[in-house]
Formats: sequence, C-alpha cells, structure tokens
Amino acid sequence: MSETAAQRGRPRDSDVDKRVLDAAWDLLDTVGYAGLHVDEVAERAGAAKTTVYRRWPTKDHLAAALAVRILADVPIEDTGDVRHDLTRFATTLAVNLNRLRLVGHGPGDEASAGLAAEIVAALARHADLGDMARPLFARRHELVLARLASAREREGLRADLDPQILVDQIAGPLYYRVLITGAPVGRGYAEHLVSAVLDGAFTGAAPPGEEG
Amino acid sequence: MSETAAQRGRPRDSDVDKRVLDAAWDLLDTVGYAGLHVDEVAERAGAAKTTVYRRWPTKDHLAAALAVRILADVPIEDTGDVRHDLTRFATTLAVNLNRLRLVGHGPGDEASAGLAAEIVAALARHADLGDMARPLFARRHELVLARLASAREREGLRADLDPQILVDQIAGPLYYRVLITGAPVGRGYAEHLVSAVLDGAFTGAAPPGEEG
DNA sequence: TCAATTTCGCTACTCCGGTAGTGGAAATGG
DNA sequence: CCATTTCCACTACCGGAGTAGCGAAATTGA
Repeated sequence: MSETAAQRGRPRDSDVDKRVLDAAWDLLDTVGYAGLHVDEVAERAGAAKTTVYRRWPTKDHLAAALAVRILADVPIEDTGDVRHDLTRFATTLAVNLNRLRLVGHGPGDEASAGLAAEIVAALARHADLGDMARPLFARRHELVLARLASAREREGLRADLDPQILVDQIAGPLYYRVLITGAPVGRGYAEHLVSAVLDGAFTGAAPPGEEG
Repeated sequence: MSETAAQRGRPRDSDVDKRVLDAAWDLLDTVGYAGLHVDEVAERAGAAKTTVYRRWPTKDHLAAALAVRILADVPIEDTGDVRHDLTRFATTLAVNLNRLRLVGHGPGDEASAGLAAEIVAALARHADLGDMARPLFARRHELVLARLASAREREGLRADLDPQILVDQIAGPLYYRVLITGAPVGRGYAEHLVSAVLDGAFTGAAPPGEEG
C-alpha cells in the first residue's frame, strides 16, 4: 500500500534530518537535556525551528530519537549455558543504561539518572512515544523468554517458574539502580545479579557450576 | 544551635503553605502534572506566585512535596516468616507506586507511568531533590537488610547471599513495571515476585512452606 | 519609638517550548 | 505549461516557568 507511496509535494530533504540530529546530539552530549534548546539546534543545523518541529513534534521526541540512536541492541545468545547467556544479556543492558545515564555529564554528579530519567518521563508524557517504545521492550522480553524456554527443556530450569518474572528480576534491578538509587551498575553487579536470580531457578539445590 | 533560631524578620505564614499544597494537590490530581500551572496554584491558594516560589523553587520541588505527602511508609515487620514479611513489604511498595502512577489519571492510558515518571525525572534534574530522596530509599533498604540478617540466622536463608541484591530484586521489578513496561503491579504480582526471589534464597532444595 | 530584617503581594520582565501564517522552492499529475 | 501539494525559511506570536524589584506588613532587637 503506502510503502513508497509516490509523495505528491516537495520531498523532505533527508540531509536536514541528519544535520539536525547531529547538532542536537552535540548539544545534548555537551550541555545535557536541560541545555538542549531547539532554537539553538535549528541554528546549528542551518534549519528553521519550524522545520525541526515538523519532524519531531516536541523536544522530547527529538531526545528520544537521539536516545534510540545511541542504544545498541540487547540480544541474547544460546550457547547452551543459561547462566552465561543471561549474564551477557544483563551486562549489555547495563552498558546501554550507563551510556544513557552519562550523556551530557561532565565528571561528578554520578548518582543522577541523567538522560535516562528524562527519557522515561518523555515516554510517560507522550502516548505515541510510549507506544513506540513498548514493543521494543516486549521484543527484548520475548527473546529472553525464548531462551528461557529452551533452558527449561535442556538445562533443568524449574518447570513451575514464571519466566516473565525472571526477566523482570534481571532487567528491573538494573533500571532501579540507574533511575532510583543511583547505585553503580557495572559488570560485577550484572554477574552477581544473574547468579542471585538463577540460584533459585534451578530445580537442584546447590548453585551448579556445570548443570546436568 | 539553629533549632528555633529566633527568626529576625516577618515570620512565614504557615497557613500559606497549607493552602498552596492543597490547591496544588487539587490541580495535580485532576489535570495531572502537565496541567499543574504555578500561576493557577497561586491564584487558587490566594497567594502571590513569588510566594509559592519562595518555598518551592521549582514546579518539580512542589510536585515532589506533593508526592511525599501521598506516599505512605513502607515498613517491614518481623513475624518470623520472611516470605510473609517480604510479601507484605512488596505489596505495600506496589500500592505506593500505583498511587503515584494513577495521580491525575482519568480512566484510560493505564500503561503510563504518569506522575511516577515525572518524580523520577525531577529527582534526576535537581541535585537537592535527589539528595533529599536518596536517604529515604537507603533507610527503606536498611530496614529490609536488617530483616534479612535475622532471617539468615533464624530462617535458613543462604549465608552466601548478597542481601543488597535481594532488595533490588524485590523493589527493582516493581519500579521497572511501573516506569518502563507499564505492566500491572498488583497483589498477585508482588506475591509471585517474592516467591521467585526467595525460592533461590533458601539453602534447601524445594520451596519450603514451613522452614526448619 | 526606631532601625533592621524577612515575608507578602504585585507588576513587569526574561527565557524557551511550541504554534500560526506567509512567500517561495521543489516535486507530481494532467 | 499549469494546478496542486508539500517542504522550507522566516517572522511573529502565545503560554508557562522562573526572576527582579518595589512598597507594605510583620516581626526582633535596641
């Protein structure tokens, strides 16, 4: 249907998109979300403010686009070792969160959630942004759920386990630390977290180094 | 020292505080954070806008004060049954989060984090608000940690457990659902969550109904 | 009583996110 | 070629957060 639907009028200059995003990123990364002014973005991009607003209807939308730009995928592999795969998953997620948290941060004020909190608020304020983001989280969850299903069959994961809750137990604490308590979220934390979660997920008693 | 340090000038009218907070709450609860306008708050309170700003230097500060007002304590008891006590803790926390989430919400838009997200952003934007809030979370954690310490001695909780992580595993998923995925956080979820966490925290194998 | 100090109400202002409207440029369809 | 449509740049404006400064009121200390 409307794939490349033979636009009628003057086509958008895609170079403008790039220049605006680049200018916005420069500003956001140096002065943070509060110092990101749309007027200045437009000026630096050599575009009119109205042109910016035609593409991103609010500053929140613009910031969200920038956030998506710097966030990497958080995939999950299947090496046959759930503990390993979940640890990698958690670590990658933590890296992403830290990246978001530290945007526009000179050294110091390490406890602030920074841009991460602004994005969360933006998703809550604008229904369309929320609708855009939720499938991304859903997709991420589905990948983990699939991995857990295979682990239940082949690696002795409890059968009476609610896998949705397990995903929340991994992702939740990472977001919680970044957004709420400001506690650090490093590789070590991700590893210990996964251990804590899994050592209740196995049917056996002791935390298995190798599983049977 | 500076307890009731014999103020020099005209004393503040504490009735103004009350009137402003009440008016602000009325607005916030009916039209939400976005519709909360300081001018209107001042007018309804019969005070000057500058008077409002003398007490709460930004709208975020005012909203944070309102949030604190409606949030109940999240204590944790010691009945001798950690599973029960943690479930009550998680449930109370969930009630608080839902209360925050639903402020200024007509029915519908149930997936939005609402005021909760705005408060999180406010704490991240204003260092003083963050500094005010962090000890509250720290205190909450300490209470749970104390309860876990006793459970480790008397209820067979694993000795190699990192209790900090366990607290994150309880609180994290609740915040995560409210702020990020928009999934519901009801009593049932709190109960299942605690079970999922604890069934890895006991040294024994099977999830104990009674502990030994 | 009188000076100092702080609050209060008021008016006026700045700053910035976001909108409206205009004229011209770049495309499409006939 | 011409009508239509959409984009772009520009100027002007609105609305709301937050600030500056004034005169009056309420307190403390002398």
